[in-house]
Amino acid sequence: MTTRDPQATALARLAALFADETRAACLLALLDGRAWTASELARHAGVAASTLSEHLGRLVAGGLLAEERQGRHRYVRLADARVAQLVEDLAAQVSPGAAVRPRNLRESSAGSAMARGRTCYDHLAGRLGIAVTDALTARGLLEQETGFALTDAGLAWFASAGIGLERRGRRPLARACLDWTERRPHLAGVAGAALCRHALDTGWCVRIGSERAVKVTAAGERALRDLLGVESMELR
DNA sequence: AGTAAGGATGGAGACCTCGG
DNA sequence: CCGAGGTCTCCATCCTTACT
Repeated sequence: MTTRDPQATALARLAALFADETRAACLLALLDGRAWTASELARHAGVAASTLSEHLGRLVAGGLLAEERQGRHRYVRLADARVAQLVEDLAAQVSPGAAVRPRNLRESSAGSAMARGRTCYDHLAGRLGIAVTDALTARGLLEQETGFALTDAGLAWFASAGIGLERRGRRPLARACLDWTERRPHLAGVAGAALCRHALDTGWCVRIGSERAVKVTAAGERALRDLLGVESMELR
């Protein structure tokens, strides 16, 4: 009888949670940062509600999801930003070229909308996220050379733009998150989340349907051009 | 809307047999 | 002895049904 490495056992159990298409579909859906009901996720994953209930139980028990019950509804969301980062990092390992090809025009349109702009848990991603990250860097507001960090000018810019940077726990102020469509890092962390929240609250961008895709509004194009010098063509 | 129980199904691994 | 192929068993996943 050989003794097992506890760390290997824990890693295998964590990996097993990801190693199911239904659970993976749920985790990817929950990357939008919102709380979903069990029935919404069941429809999304294409399985029966009872089947999804079992999967949710495992994901909650495994610490990947947090649940909240309201009346007869069971809302679930990703447990925290670290789980979101893990899911996004794993998704980034899947080459876009190896991804399933769109089966029809609708899927193709949805895919291009996601590539154009989307939320990645609680921050902006896709070409929109990259354009904002590049603009912040070009203006000396974000430092990428030594790992993502806001410069003093960057802190001042967020303050002047009225975007509050509330530190919670040990979450870094700025962090790089690998973008799975652009294959480049975009801004995440407290600053990335605050910027995304501000963009949605002020109507710079709006969500498209029930997916994670977001669309920059005319007001958003003006704001991004005036504040960061982002040209609208960079967002298309 | 959500959960629990029970049964069906399919994949993976273990085991066995047989031929070269 | 070794590899191929067949069979069996276990387990994860899914569904239907009944129930809260």
